[in-house]
Amino acid sequence: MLRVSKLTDYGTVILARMALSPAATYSAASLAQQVKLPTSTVSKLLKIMSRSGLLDSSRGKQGGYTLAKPPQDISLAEVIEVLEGPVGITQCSRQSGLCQIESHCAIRQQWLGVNGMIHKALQQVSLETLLQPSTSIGQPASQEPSAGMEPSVSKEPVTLNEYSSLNL
Amino acid sequence: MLRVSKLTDYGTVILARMALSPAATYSAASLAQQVKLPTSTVSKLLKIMSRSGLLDSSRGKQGGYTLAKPPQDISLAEVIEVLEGPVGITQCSRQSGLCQIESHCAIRQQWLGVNGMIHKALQQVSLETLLQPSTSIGQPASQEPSAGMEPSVSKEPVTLNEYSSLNL
DNA sequence: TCATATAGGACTATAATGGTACTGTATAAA
DNA sequence: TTTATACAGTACCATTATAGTCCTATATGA
Repeated sequence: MLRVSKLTDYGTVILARMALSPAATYSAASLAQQVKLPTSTVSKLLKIMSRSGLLDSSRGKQGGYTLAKPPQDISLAEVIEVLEGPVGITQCSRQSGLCQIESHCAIRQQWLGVNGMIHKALQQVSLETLLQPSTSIGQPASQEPSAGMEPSVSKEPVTLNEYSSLNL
Repeated sequence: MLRVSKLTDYGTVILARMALSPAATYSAASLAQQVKLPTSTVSKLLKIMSRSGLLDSSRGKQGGYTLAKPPQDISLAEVIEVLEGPVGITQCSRQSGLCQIESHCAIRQQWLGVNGMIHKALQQVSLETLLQPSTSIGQPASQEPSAGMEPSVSKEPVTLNEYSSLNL
């Protein structure tokens, strides 16, 4: 139904919490307490994200998890891919050969294009972006951006408000 | 897993087929044959889309389904909403009160913003857009009249290629 | 050593999805 | 009026995906 899984959602909540102190080490238990989710669930997510390189981990006393990269370098696209596989708006966007009508589908390529658009959008929202207090997405920005401008990619922090002015 | 359901996908395939002759009336059986999908499945989809106003229907001999609006006025967002409910990238984007941490979630508003971005993107892709032969979203244009899956591009009015230049 | 904390699976219950079948109703044409 | 056609509505079930939990193993610092 065109949505990320609840666990992915939780994953972003956890990462956003960690991004508040990007260099700190967090145990699964303490994080669970902070985001008010069951420890078992938080632990499961942390393990997956650690395994895939999004987090560093250390065992034993004083152990825990740390962001492997600065918050501005971790995108929603990356988190989603780690927790639920490649972003694919249609089945054939993720893997070809599964859909029975793929070979004569008139609009597969166009769906792939839509997929690319969404993926690109998710790539440009970072953990840092998530923590911005701005909320007025979808409302016209005060300043009209120049048409066809190239957005800053991961170099400059981009707020969601800026996206709302991109006419998408 | 951030994807539309297979049935939604099929729905767009059916609608795109109908959009080739926007004023024509199609029976479920004939459409099923044309898009090479089971009649029962196609019929199910047509009924849903008809009930929700996307299609007009008539019974009896010579009956069938017709697009209720011109192809350029039917967007992917509309089709998705008809077939799987409101676009909600997170659970709380569709309906509030379901997520246990909603009340103290630090990033809910930002997810709502992402949701709005995606929704807006889907609103701007119409059936007409889907039928454009352009395919290489996010890639440089090239011209090719191939029948295969190689990217081909035209300079038609509103193509997905143009979206790919919208910085999303 | 021992308490702590992660690593890696296994497991179960629930929900969503995909696909099909069946009964009912309206309509055009013979 | 009869009949074949085609949509309307809904129920059903098999499969898959998701969410959540639990258990054992391993590493580490005090």
